[in-house]
Amino acid sequence: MSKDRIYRDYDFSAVEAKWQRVWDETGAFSVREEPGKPKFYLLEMYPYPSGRIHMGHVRNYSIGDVIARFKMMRGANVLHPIGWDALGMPAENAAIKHGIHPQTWTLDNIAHMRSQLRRMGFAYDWSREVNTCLPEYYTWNQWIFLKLFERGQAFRRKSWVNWCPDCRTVLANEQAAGGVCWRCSSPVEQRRMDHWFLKITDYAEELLSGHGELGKWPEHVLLMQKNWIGRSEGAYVDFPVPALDGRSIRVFTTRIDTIYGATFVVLSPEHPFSQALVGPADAPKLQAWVAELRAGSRLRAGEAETAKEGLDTGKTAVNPFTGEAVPIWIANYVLMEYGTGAIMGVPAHDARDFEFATQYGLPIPEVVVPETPSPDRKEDELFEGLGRLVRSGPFTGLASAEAMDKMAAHAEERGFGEKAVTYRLRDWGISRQRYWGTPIPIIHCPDCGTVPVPYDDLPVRIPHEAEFTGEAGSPLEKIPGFVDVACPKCGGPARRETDTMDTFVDSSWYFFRYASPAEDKLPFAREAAAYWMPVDLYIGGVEHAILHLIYARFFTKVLRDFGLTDRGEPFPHYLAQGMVTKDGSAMSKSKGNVVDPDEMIRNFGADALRLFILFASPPEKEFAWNEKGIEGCSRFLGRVWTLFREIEDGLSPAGAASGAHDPAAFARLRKKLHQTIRKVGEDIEKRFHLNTAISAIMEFANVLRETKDALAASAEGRDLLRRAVETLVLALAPFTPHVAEEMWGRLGKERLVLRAAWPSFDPALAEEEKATIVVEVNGKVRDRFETGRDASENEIKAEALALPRIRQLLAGRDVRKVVCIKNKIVNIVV
RNA sequence: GCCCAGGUGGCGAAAUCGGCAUACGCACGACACUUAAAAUGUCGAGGCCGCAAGGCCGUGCGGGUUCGAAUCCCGCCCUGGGCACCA
Repeated sequence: MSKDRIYRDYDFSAVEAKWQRVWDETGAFSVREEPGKPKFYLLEMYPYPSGRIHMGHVRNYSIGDVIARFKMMRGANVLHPIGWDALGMPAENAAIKHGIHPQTWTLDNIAHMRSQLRRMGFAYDWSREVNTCLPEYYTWNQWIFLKLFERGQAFRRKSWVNWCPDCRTVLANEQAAGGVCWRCSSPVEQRRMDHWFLKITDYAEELLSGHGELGKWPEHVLLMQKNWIGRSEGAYVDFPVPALDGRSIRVFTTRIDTIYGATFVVLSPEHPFSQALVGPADAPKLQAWVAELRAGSRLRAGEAETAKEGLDTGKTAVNPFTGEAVPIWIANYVLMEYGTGAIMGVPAHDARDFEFATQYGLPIPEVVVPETPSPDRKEDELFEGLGRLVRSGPFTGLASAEAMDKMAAHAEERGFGEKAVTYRLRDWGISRQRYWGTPIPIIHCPDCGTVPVPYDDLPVRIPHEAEFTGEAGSPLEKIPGFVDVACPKCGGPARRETDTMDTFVDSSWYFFRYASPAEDKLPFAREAAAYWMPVDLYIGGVEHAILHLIYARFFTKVLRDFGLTDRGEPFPHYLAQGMVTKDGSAMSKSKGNVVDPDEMIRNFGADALRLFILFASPPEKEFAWNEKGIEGCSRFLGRVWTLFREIEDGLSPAGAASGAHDPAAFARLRKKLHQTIRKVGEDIEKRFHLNTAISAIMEFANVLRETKDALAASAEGRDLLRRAVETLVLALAPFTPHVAEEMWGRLGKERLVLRAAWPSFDPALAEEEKATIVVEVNGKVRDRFETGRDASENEIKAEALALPRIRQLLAGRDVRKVVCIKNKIVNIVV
């Protein structure tokens, strides 16, 4: 039999299945609270059960799995759970299209995806699996909702909301950012309807200040949240309107210091005063304008700003600082949904007002000048910076910052204004007009009004029998058995709320549920959460920066205020994982560039797939799929296996170790061994740079292969070889757990490799005993030499100057300066 | 337009604190094994000039600081992402 046949005996399908079975049967990843043992809660964003896992999941979960297994080997009590974000529209769309019940569709998908995840060998505690579409889970959505309702933090209001015509439901602001639906990218419309909101704005300030605790989040994610929350400090000022019997237009401004330059007031077309202020001739025009704005005025990403258009009402308002009457305009550039829906126009110091005033010939008086005026600045030029006040009555001469304080105080004293902070963040609209979501536990009674479902009546179950036609309206409305109920208060006939909750409600607290998934008195057990929370490391895609990641922070604060937890922040450490792309764009069905993980597992095995997806780029960066790459990783595992078997065979004849080994090879391998343990551990734990950790393991395997033949002859050499092989297996264990278990077993170990301790290294043995000194002349590398480590600067200088090549180069030139850095470099300047 | 991240061989990438640029891998080439191919193994390889020794150039572009810059500073270009009338 030829040599390569002997060693080509690794059947990854069989081996992987075998160890998955062992882990499963022994409940290898089930954990309990163990006070006294350091805990580590590692979480990856749970998947939506769309049918099959995709490469994004494989990447996300492979990164997490390496860290989970590494932490286990380091002795931590690791909670690493998984579950299903199982409510949502695709299930309902499948029902409309293929006539499958959403529940059947969802549960089938989960069963399939669960088996896919098992085949990847991920170290999950399956006993804690959470499934949000089961009443055992969503009843707690309802419980939390009722608590919020009691506190006035869940409320119903008729308002303009974002409507996605394609999804036929309302969207929260976060889900309609840029004027398009987050799910299907259709332009959203504005509709006026009854809608349930959660009062996230109560927490606006804390969501912002909490960023102080999120030092281990990527900067840009915090920035996105900060921009989304959009805090701005300023003041309200009232401009009385004689034509409205002295009622006032309240404006919000961040630049009250420029108010002496306010030469007009602008209302949003939707402002409540707009109707009253336009003459009968212009009234229809205004109405048409409003309708147009509502149909689709929101800018879509990439589109230019719409041209400014204004309408002079002919009425005036009084600037309370100057006492002068200024014209009131209505214009399309003023948003009703921010501030008060009205602004003061200060054209000299605001680019938008400047543009508007120029267009309509309004005066542009300058009231703030730069502290250090540049010589080429013209008087009528726009100046938006802070400066010093001119032509501002008693405030003339003040610096902007000081003027803002004094002027706001002045307005407050006189009763026509006050300091104010506004936020861009809006309350979270959670009503969805769809079937496959958590029913909002409310009953509408003609006599008692809006009545909460009593806690004892929870859960309000999603009725199984429903018709999925795709027609307008929620399927729930057409189910009499669901809609018609008795009022819990008066017992009279009443109507059940048919809106269901946004599925982002589910994901806002699922990480608490994992701590005690079977708890049936509360959403989760306080003690279990106190032990496990917070999540020590959260990993997932950055597309949720202002969606899930802000809602989850909000819910955590709410649950804290309910007294269920002490934690205010759920995820002190968030690792934003990069996208998976192929041929330059994100993998998607519509692009037709999807790579199926199942096929890769079949062809190369889960270990090779895991290794490749981690090796090709660091976690936070984009990962470009490349067919050849996985072949390379598969080959590497083949080489490791061959190497392992060769050493195993070489070590087996017991009495053969009577000769001598090569001391150079011995030193080289021993040093590499200690260096590898150090590097792999640091790369995983400190930087999450799994790609460089893997390359270090590859280097180690290469050195092992190169030195093994020179070591097998002596007992000492064989000890080192054995130690090296064990280290190789331990280092691979977090990355390629199946092949590692297989080799570990063959090394005669009785416990699983995942129970083995991460190896330790000797820092002294990891140090290079020699240093290569680079010799530069005028900054150019000319020669190099080896010397003992930590040779003094004088020693290396002398040695460098004595090198024949250097002496030749320096002949006839004056040495002006010699820079020596220990263990590194000698630079000779001539 | 504003904000953020990035730009290094043919490709994915590395260089962790200002000190050998291109580790590790892919693709490529030569060789060995083979009747042959595949697989596997060994060796090579930034570009240009040169038989070679060696020299010059080189981390998007231009400048600067420094004995020394992929790394720090200034300006610009390009790519990706976010926000986009937020008063």
